[in-house]
Amino acid sequence: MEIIREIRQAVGRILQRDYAFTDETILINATKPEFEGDYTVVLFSFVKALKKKPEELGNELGAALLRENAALFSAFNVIKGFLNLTVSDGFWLDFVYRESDNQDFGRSPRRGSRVMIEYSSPNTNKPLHLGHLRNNFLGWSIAEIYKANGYDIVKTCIANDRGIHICKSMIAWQLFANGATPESTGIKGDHLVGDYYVLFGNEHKKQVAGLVAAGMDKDTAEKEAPIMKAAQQMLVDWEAGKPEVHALWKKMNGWVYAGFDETYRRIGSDFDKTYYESNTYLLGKELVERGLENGVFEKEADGSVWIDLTADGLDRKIVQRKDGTAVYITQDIGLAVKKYEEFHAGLSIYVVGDEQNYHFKVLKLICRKLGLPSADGIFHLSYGMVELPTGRMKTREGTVVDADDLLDEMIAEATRKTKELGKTEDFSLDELEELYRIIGLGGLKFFLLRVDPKKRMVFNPEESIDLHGYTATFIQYAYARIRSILRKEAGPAGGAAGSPLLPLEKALAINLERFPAVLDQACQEMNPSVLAAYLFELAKTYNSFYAEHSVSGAETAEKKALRLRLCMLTATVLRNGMNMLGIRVPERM
RNA sequence: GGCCCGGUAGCUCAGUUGAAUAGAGCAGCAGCCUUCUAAGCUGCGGGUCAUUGGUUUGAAUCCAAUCCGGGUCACCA
Repeated sequence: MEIIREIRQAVGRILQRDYAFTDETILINATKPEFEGDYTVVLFSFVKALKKKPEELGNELGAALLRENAALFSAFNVIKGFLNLTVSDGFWLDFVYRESDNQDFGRSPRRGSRVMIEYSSPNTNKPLHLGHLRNNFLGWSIAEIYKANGYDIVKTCIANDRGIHICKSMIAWQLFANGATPESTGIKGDHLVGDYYVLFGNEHKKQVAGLVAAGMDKDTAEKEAPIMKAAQQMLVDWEAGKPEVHALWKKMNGWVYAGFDETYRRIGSDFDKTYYESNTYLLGKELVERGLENGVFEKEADGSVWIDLTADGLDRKIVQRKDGTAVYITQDIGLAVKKYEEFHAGLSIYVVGDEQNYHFKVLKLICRKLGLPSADGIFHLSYGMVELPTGRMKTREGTVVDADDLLDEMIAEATRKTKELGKTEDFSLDELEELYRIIGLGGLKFFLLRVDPKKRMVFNPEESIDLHGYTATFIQYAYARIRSILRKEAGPAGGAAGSPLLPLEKALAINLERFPAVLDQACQEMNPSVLAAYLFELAKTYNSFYAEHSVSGAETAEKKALRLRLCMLTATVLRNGMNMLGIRVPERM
């Protein structure tokens, strides 16, 4: 059992027996470094109820704990309202000797509960950018964290492969491309299609300016611009199944998927199942029909279909256009049903940016009103946008940070730094390529995952991502140093001695022991940054230990055995923990 | 304007189910490679926790008001 829970139970037992106090909230913290002890019981919360002085209660409680748990505690002291407990060396030694060979330390057994997680959700009209990277890394990592906690995971991706935005690139390609293809231009397919999406925007703007100059008001001009009319017509034609429109659509989407696949392979993103909006929107439209029949939705005179959510504090929301075509939320209703029918997951996580908070609120409410069994399991994991120092990335201003470019830059930076340090002369070319990728990609992933997902974050493209300090490189380096020691040393010999533990040996053991609790917290909060912070803390503690104490040259055989075991367990936790962030660790660097 | 989210060191971020003197990293300064990898270690400086008031033995954390920033309220996705 985890030490904090063990302490909490021991304290709870005594409080209940000696003071008839049964409150569940016993606060236990790690003892601050400036005080003596390992864990601290905060007494304030129950001194009032017990009508005792904190000092008195602390001393009584401390004495009872020591008397009744002689194997667990070795000392205590009371300062103000804080009872500081020192956990005996025996506990930490038992822990290290028990777990040091356990490659699965921290992983929970399977619990037979299925969770779906949807992430990435690209549009097939432009390449992936920095925001998609945060999304992909988050989704992939949360899936791994759930797996470590014993859940069965189904990773899905919804390709937003149809809709007016897709038609815009298609129209622009028809008008301006002269048949250009990825092959004929040498441009990666998703980038090529993205270029025509941008071209559509430029041409549209030009046409609007012309109409406004001719006296039309701006709003009307935006709708009436010929290129916009053409895109709208194309969407109607697409939904009507017009063959040449579908042929073009398939061709261009094919280019985009080939480009995405390349990027996904590079960043290690994968999915158990990819859904396509082009397959789910029809089910959505069926559900709209059904909702009309039982009065959940209402039809306007012009044919558009709405839901009135004003009674729930929201607005009226359109679910189908007057021309009968589906809107964004139509397909999401269909998708929710499809996912549930296929996998019956109790929890279905959607990793989607916080700009869509309202959308998911509405989606869940609509699903409830339609009486869909999938409704309650819908959970929007709302993450903050990645911003530049100047604010949001904007396509129009050309400030979007492209995923492929950024990956190239990170790997180039890792290459430059590695060469500068000159420690890899004996690496083969393949090993070098591998190392550059591990460091470059790891650096980017850690940078994006170390921040609380819910919060907005700033990325400064002027400064390359750091490879020092609170970074993946720091943790990878600690791992490589451990592996270097373990390569040179045979397995740990010697018995369970090693006491008394030196402060840094104990600090390392304390940190290692927290790993399962950290995984549990990261899972419950759906927050990889909890894990990232922990791994950094652990690596930092290890580096201090490493600088202070020799493993190979330990004073006694027992000490050497203990330190080797600490090294083994630290390596396991760093490797497994980093892997759950989607980051690999090198044997040498 | 309605609703939602945020404001902590020069910068990027932890800490927000109330608890000891508010923590990291970067940047800055000073040390440390005859010893398992210096992508490291050790130390120093740096704070009106947006502001004001309130609740409490105790507030960055809870409440109220104000200021500032962002998102959203599309027949875009």
